[in-house]
Amino acid sequence: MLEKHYQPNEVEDRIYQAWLNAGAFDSGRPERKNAEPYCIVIPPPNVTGSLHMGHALNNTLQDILCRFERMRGKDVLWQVGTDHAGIATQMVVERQLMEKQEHRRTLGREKFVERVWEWKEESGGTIIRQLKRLGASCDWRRERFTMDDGLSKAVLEVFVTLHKEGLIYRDKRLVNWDPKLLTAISDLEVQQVEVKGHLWHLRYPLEGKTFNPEDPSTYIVVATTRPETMLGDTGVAVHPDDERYKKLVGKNAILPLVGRKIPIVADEYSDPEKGSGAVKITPAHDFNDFEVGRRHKLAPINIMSEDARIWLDANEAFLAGAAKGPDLPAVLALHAKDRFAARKEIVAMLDAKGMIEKIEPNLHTVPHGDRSGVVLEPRLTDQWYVDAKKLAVDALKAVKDGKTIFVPKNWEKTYFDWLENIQPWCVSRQLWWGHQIPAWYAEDGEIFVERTEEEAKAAAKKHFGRDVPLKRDEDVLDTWFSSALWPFSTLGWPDKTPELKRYYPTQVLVTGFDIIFFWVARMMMMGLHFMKQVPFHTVYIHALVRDERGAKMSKSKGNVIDPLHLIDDYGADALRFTLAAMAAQGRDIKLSTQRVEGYRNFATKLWNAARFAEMNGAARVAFDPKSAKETLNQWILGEAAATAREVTSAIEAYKFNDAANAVYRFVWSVFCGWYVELTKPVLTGPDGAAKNETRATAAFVLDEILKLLHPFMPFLTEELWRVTGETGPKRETLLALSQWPKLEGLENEKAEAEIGWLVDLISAVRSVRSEMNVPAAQQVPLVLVAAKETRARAERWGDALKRLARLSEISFADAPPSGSVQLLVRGEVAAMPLKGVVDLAAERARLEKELAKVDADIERVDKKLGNPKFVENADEEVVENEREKREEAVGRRAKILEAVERLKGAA
RNA sequence: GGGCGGUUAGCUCAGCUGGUAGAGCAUCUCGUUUACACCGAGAGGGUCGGAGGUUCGAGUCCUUCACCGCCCA
Repeated sequence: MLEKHYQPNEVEDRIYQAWLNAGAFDSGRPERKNAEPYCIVIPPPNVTGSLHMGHALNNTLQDILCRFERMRGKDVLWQVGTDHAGIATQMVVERQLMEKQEHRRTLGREKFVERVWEWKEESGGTIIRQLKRLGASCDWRRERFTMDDGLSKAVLEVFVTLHKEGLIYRDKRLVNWDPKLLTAISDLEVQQVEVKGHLWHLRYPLEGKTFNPEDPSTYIVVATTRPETMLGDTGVAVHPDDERYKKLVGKNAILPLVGRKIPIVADEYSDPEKGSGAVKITPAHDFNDFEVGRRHKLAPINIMSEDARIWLDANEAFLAGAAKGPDLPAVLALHAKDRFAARKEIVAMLDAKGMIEKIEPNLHTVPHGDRSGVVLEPRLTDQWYVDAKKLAVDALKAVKDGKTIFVPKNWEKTYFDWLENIQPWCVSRQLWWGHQIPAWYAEDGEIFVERTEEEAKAAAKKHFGRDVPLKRDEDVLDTWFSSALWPFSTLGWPDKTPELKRYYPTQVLVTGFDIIFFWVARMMMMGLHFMKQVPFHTVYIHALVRDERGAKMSKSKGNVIDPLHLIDDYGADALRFTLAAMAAQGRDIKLSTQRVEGYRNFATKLWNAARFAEMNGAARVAFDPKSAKETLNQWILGEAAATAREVTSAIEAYKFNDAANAVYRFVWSVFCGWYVELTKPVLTGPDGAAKNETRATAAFVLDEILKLLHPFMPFLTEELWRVTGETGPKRETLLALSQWPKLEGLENEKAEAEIGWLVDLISAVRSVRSEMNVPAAQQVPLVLVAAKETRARAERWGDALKRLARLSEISFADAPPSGSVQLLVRGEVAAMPLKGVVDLAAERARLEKELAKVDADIERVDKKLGNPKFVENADEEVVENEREKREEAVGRRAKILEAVERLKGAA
């Protein structure tokens, strides 16, 4: 006998183990050898990560798809794994070292990487374990990690190939430099943060004039938000059309404090509306300035060290142009000072000389590292770049041609915009944890990019004609470089594995919009380039999960809801169902625990329906639903069929919320609300064919419910499948491997007409009882003024009617008795002789209210039908519909009027 | 500045190609009916952000404005 409540925490582990033991999630199961393959690759979570709500949603949706397709008989591979998260992981391990007063540099690269692997083995499995708690049906045997041998081989292959094709190259450019982590990062890892800063207007003396703060003709004013960079200035730019400065173009300014002569150039980059209209040009420390410098041959002078301190000692480029004037010692004293400290000092020095015209408050966006959180510095370095522009061509075309579609479609635009404006992708990182770049340098700087050191040596020998010492590039590749290969590297590429052949291209990628650039676009580029086919046919972009007030969840705001806590409190199924039910396309999810609680109740509801079945002997038997004779059973089977159809097409269309709501409604309102109630008289009545059939039907429909609900609530349904499997025919498989409902041909209009009438009648009586304040405990008689067919129905459903509408007796008459309350059910009158029981004045009021409603209806319809343009233009169907509506309303009106008359007679 | 999305019942949200507004939760009333109070029955509650327009007909299409959110520069 089942308990009254479903206890998720007593069930979930056991059920999950049962799935694993049965190999339920294994791809390539022998009996599915000829089945259609269905593959989803998981967006690999960061190995340092733990499950947050975004993961919970993302993986719930993938699991729904996988379980659904698995039940539809496909050979499903949900490819799981994690990425090595270069920066994040290195930071974690460095922090651990710091606690032991160790540093990676003292440890050395090899030892350090060993430590990272140790950490990974011990702690890297957190999120994987958490995915299991969520119920994810991944093929765990195939779990991959981006640093695995196989995947590393793929990375090597791709890097070397792209290099030989000229699509990867080394270049000296400005990069986004993280002065805390001491590495370059890509554009996408930069967070633009709006910051309240200042705009300093600096006076740069003109060459050949004696600087006089009182005389503007002796200087030019430039505006800057980063005054400390002035040490590296090599020019001043003004707009070519700016009349104020026209005569200065071609002349020189003298860089304050430093004394360097810097030319004034005309360049459109300078915005006459902004600041003073003149800008200082620091090519080594600003992306725009770099371009201006390139156009005007202004040399970049780097004045900062890698950790963003001022660097002047032995800085030849800086010293070359500096005048040995009186200011120089003070300037040189800035060496090794932090950039922000130096800023203050420089501003003070300039101020003392009258070289600051004004300081304005200024709101501007400042680039920050998304991992370190510190202000980034553009830095001139040698890095490796992927020629993304070339790779983007096919990636763009594939989506434009519909080879890959976005759901919802509007995300295409985001994808297009980014790819159309794509910049070279900086893929080298100054880290130790990651795929070390397969490039070897000879002493003269010649580069050999090969798969192995041996091949590099051979290439060098060929080049130089002799053996030369080579040094391998110290840097590693961006983690996203290896992630971009995920859809095929996990399947065994570059080897020609059977899995690769069978499962590539994958079916769908499920992810959040924030990852379109990082991942989707790059997977498209790499997949198309190396596999010649798109990596997936569909990209389903889901919402962001926010807190109940709509704020993005973040640790610093403290509004994070931990999915694992919700699982502890309400069960994984309740959480999953909540996420699915709220996953409407194109809208963020505002999650409230109240909602989760509601779906926990839903789980209990179903649990109790199963309990009811158990208590009433509704056990599984061999049963053909098409053989059902009882109207009620035909009806519920028809409803189940309609629901199955609805759920199926909703999941197919990625409308998870529609699918969830359809099962919810069917289970709670239709099955539990009506079917179970209506079966009670039969199930508690005498034994016989009807009882047997009803028991069989109830068990059958319950089975179908378990199937339909399984993708959403796998634990509960699998447990009930097990329990209900204890009696009756032996279960052939676990629910997870059972067959998705096939209920075609069970719709039954006649059954719908009968049960629909019954439902309407009961609802109408209940409504009147409540409105008339008839005490719940009081049973009242019902008189039906009805046609033969209705009488027969009423006779068939007498017991159920009496029970559910709380009736004392049901009789039939040709006219309603006087003094009775009358209601209309599907065009016929049902009367409740309540004279003396209720206040008939209240009944009159009720009738008048209804009359007013009908009149309004008729009026509205008449207005439409009276409009010749409507009758002319509208679809015939619509017009006909209106006519029917009118007819029905007029009939209703007559009946109500009759009832009013009769009431008068009674009074 | 460019782009995207949102504004529908007290709250959270559905509402496909235009045909008289729905759900869950919350609220109120009633209920010890033999699955379930994590329940059952009933009820109230919306000029669909504002203003124009297209149309016989607009929550749904177009224009515009306002506010909110996100992405990119």
